[in-house]
Amino acid sequence: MQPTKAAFTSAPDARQRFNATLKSSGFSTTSARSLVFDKLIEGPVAHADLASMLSRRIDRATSYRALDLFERLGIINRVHHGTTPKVELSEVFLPHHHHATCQRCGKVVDVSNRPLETAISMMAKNHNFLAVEHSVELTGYCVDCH
Amino acid sequence: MQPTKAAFTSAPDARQRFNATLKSSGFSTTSARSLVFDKLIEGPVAHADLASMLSRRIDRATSYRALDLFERLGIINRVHHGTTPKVELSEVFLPHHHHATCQRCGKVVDVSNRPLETAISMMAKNHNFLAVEHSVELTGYCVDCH
DNA sequence: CTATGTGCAAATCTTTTGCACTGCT
DNA sequence: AGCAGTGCAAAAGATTTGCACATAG
Repeated sequence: MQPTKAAFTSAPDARQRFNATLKSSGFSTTSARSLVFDKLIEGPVAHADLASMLSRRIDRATSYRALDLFERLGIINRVHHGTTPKVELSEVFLPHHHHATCQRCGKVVDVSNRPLETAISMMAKNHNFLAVEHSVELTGYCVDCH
Repeated sequence: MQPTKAAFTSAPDARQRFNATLKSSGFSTTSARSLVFDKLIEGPVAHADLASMLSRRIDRATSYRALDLFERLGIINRVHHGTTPKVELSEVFLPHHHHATCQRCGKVVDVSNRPLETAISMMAKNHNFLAVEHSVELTGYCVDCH
């Protein structure tokens, strides 16, 4: 039920990048924001889940505000598995990848492959669309649940 | 601001398929469900928007219940542009495609291309994932907003 | 006629906001 | 002092549920 762990160059590295991103935009690295960031390192989360998991330590409103800020600063991206809006760290922190969600056990595995990226940019070009971002979500069965 | 229109073989055709899908699972084609279906034909909608657009004709709860049912029957898929969960008719009704959302004007254009589909299935295979469905969402600028 | 479907009202959950207080700088 | 950040409580919005009545088949 856990997503595959984030593949940082190193954990403190990510942390440092996080601090730097905040500082360079004039925001401070508060303990609340750090708590949220820590949760995000674990993988994609629904807004509400994140807020409730942290609710003993910080106020729900603070969680939401942190997510808003993080999104504006490009620290996180919105991703969606199924019906709930979720967020995960953006490509600055995670290598570019996509998600495959298992219908049976719910596990989310990160997937990626080069030809896919090429195909996407060609498709965008064909349609005369200037693609800035993209996301690909697979649904099906993981190795264990085949 | 409107999505490109659905490309049915013909409109009554879609309607008929809709009726058939319901009937074959033992559900009836009620006027409420038809209203919801009609809305869906116009393109991707957020649950809440759909509910409120129809709220003069049918109860919100009924809209949500119809969406639940439609999803269980595979009549709709969940799609996401930006932050809000949306739904649109599934591939049985619409040709398989993906979405490109313009960041400036908000227009949603349908995109598709064969190599992309191939790349996706190859990627799934590489990762030993049995892909049942997938969705691709692009964000960027449409022809008019380049 | 009988099960299914719907409306209504209330409950629940999620997200947003205003305001006052805390803590930096 | 002055402003960013937070908690708290209330408001607003979205979704779900129980129950009694309406309706399709």
